[in-house]
Amino acid sequence: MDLNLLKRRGPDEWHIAPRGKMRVPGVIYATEDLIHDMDEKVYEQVTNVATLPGIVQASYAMPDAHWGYGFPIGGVAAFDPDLGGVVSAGGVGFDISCGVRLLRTGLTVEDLQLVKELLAEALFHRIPAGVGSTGKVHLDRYEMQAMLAGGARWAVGKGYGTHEDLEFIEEHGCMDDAKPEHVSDFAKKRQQDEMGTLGSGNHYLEVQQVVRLFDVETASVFGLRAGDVVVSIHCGSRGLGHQIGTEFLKSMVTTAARHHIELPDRELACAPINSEVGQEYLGAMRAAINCALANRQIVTHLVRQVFADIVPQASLSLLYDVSHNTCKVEEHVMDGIPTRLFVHRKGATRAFGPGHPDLPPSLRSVGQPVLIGGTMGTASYVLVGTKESMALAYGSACHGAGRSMSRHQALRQWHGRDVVKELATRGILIRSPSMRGIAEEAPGAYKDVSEVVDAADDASLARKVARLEPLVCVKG
DNA sequence: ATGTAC
Repeated sequence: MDLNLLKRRGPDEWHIAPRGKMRVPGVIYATEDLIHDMDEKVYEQVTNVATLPGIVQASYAMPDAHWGYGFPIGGVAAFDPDLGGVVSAGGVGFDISCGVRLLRTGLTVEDLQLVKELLAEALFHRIPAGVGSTGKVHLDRYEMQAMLAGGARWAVGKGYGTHEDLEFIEEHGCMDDAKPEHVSDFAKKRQQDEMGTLGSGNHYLEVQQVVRLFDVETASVFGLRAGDVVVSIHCGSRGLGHQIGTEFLKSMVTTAARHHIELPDRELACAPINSEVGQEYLGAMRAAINCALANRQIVTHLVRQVFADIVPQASLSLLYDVSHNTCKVEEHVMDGIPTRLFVHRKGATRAFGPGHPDLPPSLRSVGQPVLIGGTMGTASYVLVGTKESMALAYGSACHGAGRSMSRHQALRQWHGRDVVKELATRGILIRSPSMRGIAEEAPGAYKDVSEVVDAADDASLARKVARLEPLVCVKG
């Protein structure tokens, strides 16, 4: 990206002054190097989002931002319904409520020494991964309805995981105001055999070791010590979320003119929050959030079964589950006045600071765990929400490394088999149904996750707590 | 992300 397009406001904060039809400025959080390498499309998309009705404060991009559908991935934007604010399917993303959860295992790296290979095989065989993967959970119409209304709470009721888990999931495991009746029969049909599966793309299940602590005190509250083994699960709402996104995107395109919304880009299709389409989308999207929460809850149950078989002394407890593709109603202080906003986070993690009432009591004093997934060959990070973050981008941070290369480019540059071999020499075991997927997801196709995380930390979006490195990765 | 293009 051309640095001349931006005005530097701080070491990691860049502004785009409103011009043309922009209603608010654009703000990108990144280091100079990250900005330099960032796709020019991010600039274009951040400014496009700034033109949408009812947007408040600014159109934001996180340090991992890259080109997405309409909105950038790594984008955050909030809309005020009382100012004609909109909700946008492309502002949430197709994989609704895609997210990461992190489990402690009570094990150290030494405990896995002899069983790592066995564990990799067992996880690969027990947790379905890949395009169109299906699992052993099959939902009839009644159960589908219950799942879409109940989320992880429904899953726990069915015997997947524990009530204690629910406390450490956003929304306590169940998104209120989900409207399963606004999810099409086709979307439900696509999902009926896909519960408890990872899917494809950047989704994974990873066994990781804690290699470094940056904030020992917070790490201790999170129950993390150097040398600990943890498990990260990254997946979303599978076919159901994608189908909802596709269908509502279409209806938002066709109703835009009726709502007097001018779109600089068809991909920004949106509807007023206070409109029929807007309300139906919100209801369906919340049902998809529940689908993703239930999905990660079932995968967790499967992972626990595998660990119980292979390392019975393990005890898997949930640190936190956080989504990074959502639109949520939140109260934020605008010019000193608490205001109800519809916050879109697309490829951006919620990062609420200490004291936030939505956090579980045991974490409230330190802040929300912010889970940032790397690539299969690089580190992941645990951060914590900051007080400052709430006034920056509504308490949001980056969600991962962010792609720096298209899938197509990556396919030309790498062979999946070579990537797996190279990682094996570094003690990282990769298991995947798709060697093509591995090539597309090669670590080299991503930005440097440490640089991205440092930028988020420097900008006070969130603060670094622990660095994790992969041991075993089941890749979708 | 995705029954990997509409």
